[in-house]
Amino acid sequence: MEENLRETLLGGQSFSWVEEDDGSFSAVLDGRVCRIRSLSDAAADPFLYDYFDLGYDYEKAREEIAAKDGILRQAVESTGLIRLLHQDHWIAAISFILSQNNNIKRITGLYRRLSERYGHEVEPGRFTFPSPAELAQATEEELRSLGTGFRAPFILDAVRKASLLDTIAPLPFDEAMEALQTIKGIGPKVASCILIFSYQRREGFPMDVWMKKVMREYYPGMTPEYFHPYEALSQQYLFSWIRSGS
DNA sequence: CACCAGGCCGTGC
DNA sequence: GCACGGCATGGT
Repeated sequence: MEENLRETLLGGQSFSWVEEDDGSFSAVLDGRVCRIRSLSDAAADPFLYDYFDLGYDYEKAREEIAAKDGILRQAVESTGLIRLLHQDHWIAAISFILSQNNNIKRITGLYRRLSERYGHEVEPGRFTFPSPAELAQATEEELRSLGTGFRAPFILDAVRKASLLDTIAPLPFDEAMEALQTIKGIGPKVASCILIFSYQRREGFPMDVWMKKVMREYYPGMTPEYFHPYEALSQQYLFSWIRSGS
């Protein structure tokens, strides 16, 4: 099955990537502009190899998910192959704080404006995402003026508690969830996204408005445990499927 | 005008 | 513990 890079990069896991006119994708990561046309471009780059989780067998996981039931088979076959990205903790934390009660297009715009205002330029017009120290220069008023709205104080709380992100990795899943939720603006859904998309915790199952609809309509009375051991990847396939019109 | 978007916070019970 | 209203902004 063919790789669906567009869904992996632009489907709500990350807000770092843009699609170029020539069909390639680019993002400022690791202090430089990364440009990708296909995954073969990433295989020889140690940072991107890890970022795209190339050591994991997504083809096998995809087949096992498809074999689970008819809904998952539809979701998997209509989407192509998608991966779970391994992103930076800080970038993921702020990205998903921005995501609450928001849509992917607007989240991407806010991410870019934060980068342009508080990050630094590595190529003309291309800016890094600001570090905690760089974002610490922001005031709540400035953040609101960029369009972050009620999320502005949450961003500042994350800045103050940024070092917490370095303590999460060794924790059991439930403790990691609780620890992340000590940052304002991080609840269960945002915490699970951060754990999946930057700590590679595949047992996460973010319940946003789309997934509540999936569970209500197709898995009534069931819990994410049903999808074990592919909770996160199953969720991502179902999310893509329902959002594209099921 | 209404309602929605990868929800969460504060309050009240 | 659970239910509820409020919340910035831009799109439909």
